[in-house]
Amino acid sequence: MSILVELNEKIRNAFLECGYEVDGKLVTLSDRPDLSQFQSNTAFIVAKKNGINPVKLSEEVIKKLENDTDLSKVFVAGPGFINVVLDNNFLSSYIERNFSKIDLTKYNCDKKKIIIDYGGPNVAKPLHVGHLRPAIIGEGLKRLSRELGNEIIGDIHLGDWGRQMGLVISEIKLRQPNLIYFDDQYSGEYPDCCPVTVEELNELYPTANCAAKNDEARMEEARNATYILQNKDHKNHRGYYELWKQLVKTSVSDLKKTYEKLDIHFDLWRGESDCNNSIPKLLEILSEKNMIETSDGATVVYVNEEGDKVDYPPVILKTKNNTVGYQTTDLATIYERLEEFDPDEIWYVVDARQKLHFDQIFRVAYRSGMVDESKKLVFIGFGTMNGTDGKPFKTRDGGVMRLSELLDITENKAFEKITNTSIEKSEKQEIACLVADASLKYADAISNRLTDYVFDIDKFTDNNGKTGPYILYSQVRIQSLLEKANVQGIKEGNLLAPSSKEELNVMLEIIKLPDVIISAYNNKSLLEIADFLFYLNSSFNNLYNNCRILDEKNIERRASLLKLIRIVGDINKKLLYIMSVRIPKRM
RNA sequence: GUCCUCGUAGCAUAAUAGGAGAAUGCAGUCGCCUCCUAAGCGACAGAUUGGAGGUUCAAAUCCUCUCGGGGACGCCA
Repeated sequence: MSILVELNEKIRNAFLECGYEVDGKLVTLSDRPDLSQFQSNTAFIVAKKNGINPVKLSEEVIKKLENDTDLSKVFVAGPGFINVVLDNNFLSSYIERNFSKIDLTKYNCDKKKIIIDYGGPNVAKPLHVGHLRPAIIGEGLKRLSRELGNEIIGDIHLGDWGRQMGLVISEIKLRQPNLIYFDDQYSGEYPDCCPVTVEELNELYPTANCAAKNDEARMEEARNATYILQNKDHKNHRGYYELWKQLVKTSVSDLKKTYEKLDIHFDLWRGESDCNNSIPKLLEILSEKNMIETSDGATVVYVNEEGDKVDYPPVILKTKNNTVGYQTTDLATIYERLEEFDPDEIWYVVDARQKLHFDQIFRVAYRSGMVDESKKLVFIGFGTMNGTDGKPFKTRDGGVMRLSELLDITENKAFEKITNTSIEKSEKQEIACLVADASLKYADAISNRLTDYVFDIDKFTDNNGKTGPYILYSQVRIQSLLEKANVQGIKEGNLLAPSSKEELNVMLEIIKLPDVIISAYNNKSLLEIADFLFYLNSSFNNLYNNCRILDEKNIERRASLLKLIRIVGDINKKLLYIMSVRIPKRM
């Protein structure tokens, strides 16, 4: 149970004893830590409602809390704030009871089945810097939800079925027209190897896209190739599909390498193409509801609803070329996910600019009855990572920066900063890899999810402040202390009441954990977790600098301090795991 | 043009139902290693919360207007 919830009950009962029924969030962390630890502003609300003096009411209420031994001080300040300070013995035993083992599942009483759709890389394009955010946020939210006891399935949802594939295929046809895939008379087996390397593949799409934009004939060719691909069973062009399979295979093996390096793991590697068989069913459902119309040769669904301030563009199920785009595949994917998994919620971690698209899709999904009103489709938008010029981060020559290149740059920077001379070069390399990873992930998490942020490598890899390296260093210090204690045979013992303000501050940070976790989960934001990690470790570093832990003369106190920092270490491990940040043994 | 989103110290962010000196980190200035990793800790300084009205005992937060950044708006994804 969270400390705020417990205090909430105390305040609620005190008001009740005075004859006032109050509800909701009655207690918050104090805005004035110099005065108290927690505060309640409830008297203002009650006083206003009943036309009484808030100071008098507060004074009456705190009388009911006078004999509560969990609290050392309860007093009224200013216009009627109720200030609360915990009893030190209560505090340490509270931590002993609730945080000796870190188990987050107990904070979530409404466990759900969730599908989280994140990543969404396009198989025709290499992973670029823009793919970093959805990977970090999605993986973090997935792990957070899972730690809270939900059943959550992460799906990468590859972009593998739209016109980008038609562009690539027609570009290959142009360059290598004699490939067996383009021989519609061919009836034998196709080779199990890809005619292009991943490097070539990464170059094909930008070239083809650029060319087709300036050449309507080539664009038409690409649309045609898309149509053939998508209708693989009806045409004598199975070679297109076979070629496509090879392209996807090549791309996916490359994607896996980069995601692996980031310690990001998808449960499902499905793509837009996987729902192809459900598209007729989707059309049937929408048709039964009389939702389908024709407009300029395209098959569409109008999504405007009464009271709309904006005129929504329609959802285009089929273009006049009879191809399907991501609106159709996203809808068919919802259908398949419900059929196969029956989740309570589906989360979409996607670029904030996709909001309109998902608004449209969700409307169709609910209105058609395909998704029951009780289920939640959730749009989790994010801003982009920009360069210092405010535009999406680019390479020095202005091109799109590959994600792998960004990782290399950050790793080199992290390597330079390792000053510990006792570490060998090969270990240094491993540490740099982890520190770089932490730098990027922490920097992403600490930025507001919805706004854009600037890639600033010096800031991200800084040793001080709200950065990955700072948190890692603190944890490495804790690990080192625990290791030394182990070697010296020092065991942890019962948690004693804090004997210094440094110790007290660490304890006051620890008890915030449940509220931070719940809030992060509700807001679907890693920011609160990253922020909390900073304050927790800052309080630990403060303690570390001011109190000798292993040299503490009082044996019981030493054992207590050891337990306290072990708990901080355990919390660090858990939260860093949620952020998919790995911890080096030393730095 | 319509809609979405964001404007908080030089920069980056916070403020969990409207509440007490608007918090924190970088960067700046100044201190701290005979001692568990100084990749650390402490202190100082820095803000008409874009602007103008309004509601309230109380506004960064709510309402109206206004200025500015970013974004979306039918056959790309």
